[in-house]
Amino acid sequence: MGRVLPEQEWRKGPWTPEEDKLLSEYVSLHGEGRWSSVARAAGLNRSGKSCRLRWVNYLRPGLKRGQLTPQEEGIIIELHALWGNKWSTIARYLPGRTDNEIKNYWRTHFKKEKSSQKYEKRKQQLMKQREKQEQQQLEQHKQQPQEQDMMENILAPLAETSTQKITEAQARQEMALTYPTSEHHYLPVMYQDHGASLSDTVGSDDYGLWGGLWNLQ
DNA sequence: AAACGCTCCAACCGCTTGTTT
DNA sequence: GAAACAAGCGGTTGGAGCGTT
Repeated sequence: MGRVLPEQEWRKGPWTPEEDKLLSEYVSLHGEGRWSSVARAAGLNRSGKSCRLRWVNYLRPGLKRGQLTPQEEGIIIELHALWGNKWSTIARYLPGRTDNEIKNYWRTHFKKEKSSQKYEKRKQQLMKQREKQEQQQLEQHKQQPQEQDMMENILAPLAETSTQKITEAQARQEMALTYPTSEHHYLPVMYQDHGASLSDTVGSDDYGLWGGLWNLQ
């Protein structure tokens, strides 16, 4: 490993289109990682940290632009209730969104006392919806005993922990035990193709939004 | 028209954790 | 095992843009 380069005056502040182009071209050719060498090799007078941040938050392919949808907002609320300020963890469940984006959104919308009332209200809606869903699932379960294992191993433990914080490790462990393959993630229903349009869910009663996370794929 | 407040967002900072030598 | 470094994370800051007064 290369050692001790003298402190260098890195460029700071907003990125120029030229810098973006250099970084994008370099990363698409050589891949991510080794950010400090990326900075040098790409001819950028930027710190590795700055390069990584620019790539992750702005240049990386597949990033979504624009406002978060109500579904995404619901997921953020729910995951924040579970994990607190684990922004990068939360971001993993929102494809195309960055931790920075989520963090900014949270601070703007829910951090302030005034807004936290909105948060609490939505959280309560969410809980009610989930109770309702679980009730429905239990009834289905009576008719479909083969789903018993899933109910016992996944939904019940999650339900028990819904009012207290659980760790990501615990949640992942639950999922890993039941769904050992990589295809099965603890993923909000919004990413499933069930044919419902946005307008179907964003109605006068937006209950439909809040149960999404508890649907498993 | 100017001042002000608010939201959004890019970017930096400091710290922690993981990896390499 | 220790030290140095890289990468990642959460907190914070500052500026642009916009609406309101």
